[in-house]
Amino acid sequence: MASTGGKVSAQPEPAPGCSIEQVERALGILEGRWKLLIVHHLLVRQPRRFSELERAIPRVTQKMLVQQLRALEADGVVRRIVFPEVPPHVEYELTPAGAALTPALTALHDWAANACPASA
Amino acid sequence: MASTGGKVSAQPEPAPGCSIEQVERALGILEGRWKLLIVHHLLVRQPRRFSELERAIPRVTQKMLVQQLRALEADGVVRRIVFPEVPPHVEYELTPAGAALTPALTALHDWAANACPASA
DNA sequence: CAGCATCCCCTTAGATACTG
DNA sequence: CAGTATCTAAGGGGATGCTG
Repeated sequence: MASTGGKVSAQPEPAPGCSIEQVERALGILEGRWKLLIVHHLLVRQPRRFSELERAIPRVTQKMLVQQLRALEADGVVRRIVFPEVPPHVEYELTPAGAALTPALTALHDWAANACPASA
Repeated sequence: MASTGGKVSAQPEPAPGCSIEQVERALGILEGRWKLLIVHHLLVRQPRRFSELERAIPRVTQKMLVQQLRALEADGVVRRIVFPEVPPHVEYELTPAGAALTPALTALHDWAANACPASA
């Protein structure tokens, strides 16, 4: 519904309580301290093995990484590919829905680099 | 559509490991169940009184709203304007940094409406 | 390698009551 | 109206150890 009001300046009422529900659901999916970071790293390079993600996000614990990854998988953002080998080999990649987060992540990244108050 | 370009395909290297720090800081600022929702509502209409925000986000408690608002204020995303009157009158508006979140919010909103798996 | 299980702590967030 | 104060329950998240 980004097209409803077009711009988001000082319009009277572009969209009061319309798709707030959707936004909330989307935020719910992306909620969590590591989710966006995981998606970010998968956007940077895909697919990634579990241990690669672990290394990419040093401060995350295995437990959290597994947990958030499962949540993202359950929400259809990430796909888990298991290679039936020994030793175990698992790769993660984004679903089309996950890849569609690119503009959002890019915009966020842009904000972080340019407008974010903590970018100093 | 997203204002960022709409290229969702296979980007080789949007941003390797460069400003991950910045992204993390930005995510930290926006972290929390209500922050993005608050910013969203302020983007829709500005300024807003405390009670307006309360009504716009029914499931938030006063405590949480105050808390998240303060955090956003401390992070330079939101500005708090107090009118020295009786009864008390406080308005909230976005700082330029906060307003700069528009593209990100729009992209997120777009994702929520179109690509988010839970948008069905 | 990729995970699961367990223990435990500390923060978060909800409800409620009170105030300038 | 716009908060503050307090109490409490829930669970997020860390550390460690074990397994297929």
